[in-house]
Amino acid sequence: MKTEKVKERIIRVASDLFYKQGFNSTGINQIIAEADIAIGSLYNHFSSKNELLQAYLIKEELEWFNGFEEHAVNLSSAKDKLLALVDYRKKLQDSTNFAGCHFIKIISEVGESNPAISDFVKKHKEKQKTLINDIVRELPEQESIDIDEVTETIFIVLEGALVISTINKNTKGFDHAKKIIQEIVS
Amino acid sequence: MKTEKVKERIIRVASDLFYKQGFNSTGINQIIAEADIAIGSLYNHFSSKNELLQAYLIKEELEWFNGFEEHAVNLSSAKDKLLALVDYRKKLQDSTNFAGCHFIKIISEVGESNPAISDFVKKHKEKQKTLINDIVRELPEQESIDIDEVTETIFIVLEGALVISTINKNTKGFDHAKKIIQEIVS
DNA sequence: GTCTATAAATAGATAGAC
DNA sequence: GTCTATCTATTTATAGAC
Repeated sequence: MKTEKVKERIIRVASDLFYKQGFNSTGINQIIAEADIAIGSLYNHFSSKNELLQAYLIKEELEWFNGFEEHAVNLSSAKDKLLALVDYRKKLQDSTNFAGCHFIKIISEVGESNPAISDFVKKHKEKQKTLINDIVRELPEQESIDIDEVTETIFIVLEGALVISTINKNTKGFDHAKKIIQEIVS
Repeated sequence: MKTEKVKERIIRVASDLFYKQGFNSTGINQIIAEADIAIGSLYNHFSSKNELLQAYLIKEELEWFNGFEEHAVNLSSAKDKLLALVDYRKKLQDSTNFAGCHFIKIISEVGESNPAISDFVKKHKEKQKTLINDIVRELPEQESIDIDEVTETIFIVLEGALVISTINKNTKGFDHAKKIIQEIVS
């Protein structure tokens, strides 16, 4: 592992705080304190707090997809991959103490006041749906299975399970989501 | 309609702003400006911004359940009521320009930093689930239908559809949710 | 490229007159 | 019960020394 550069440290510290406390509840002063740098250094690397927000979302998206690839690397069947997707999101929730989806969180905070951000989130969720769609296409051919319909169902159920998991601080929603998906792909 | 009192006007103005801009992005000064009152008057009715937040959530919960009752008042069959629930949430999204769920939004902002609020949201979602459960119990008896399982599925699908609707700014998710629920209860 | 000092605006909240 | 004036802290961001 190479040494973490200052810019990377800023993004890491800011990301943790944005995720755990919320974007608006995290001040520049707290970021520089926890990153142990001066404010002038921060503004040398990022021209505004909003630019830091964009770096945060780009990083989280990259880690999300890389994390899933790593999680599902040994699986060959489409069914196993879809169930692994449920497990992956469940695992993420467990390991973050049910802090929820980075992207839903930020949309809830900035809404339409920041079109660049809401656009990024929209595209991110489209990428997630495309990932599901690609796996569904690998399923063994069945009668009465519409690829796009099945994709949409799985996508909706996963988002629903995640939201409920975040509110209830447990993983029951994911267990039920797994049942639903199991019935669809069996 | 009786005259709106000052306290009611404060709650109404604050609610609109909290919902549209977010809680942290809405300042006391903006609230008093749009409510056309002095800051001293606000603090006469509410001892803190957090107290105003609680009044907001209580009001929105009341309106949510009253709104559904009104929306479904003429329906007698359980199936129609469940489909009306989808329509109701779809209608709410349409009429708010896809601003999303008040309760998911506030949880995303305050997270666990405000236990009273996250507790309120948790209980609110339990009430929504109980509403679904009560209707599912009225369904004509069928083999192979587990009331709690069906409740959980409908609950998850509705939450998922709403989140997706908020991100994509359309109602396609609800149309798909309706299909799923229709298959379950037919 | 990192630092300190500071600006300029706004935050939530209080005191006390009327 | 509503008002104005004000307090203190904090916000994001900039200037300029080193």
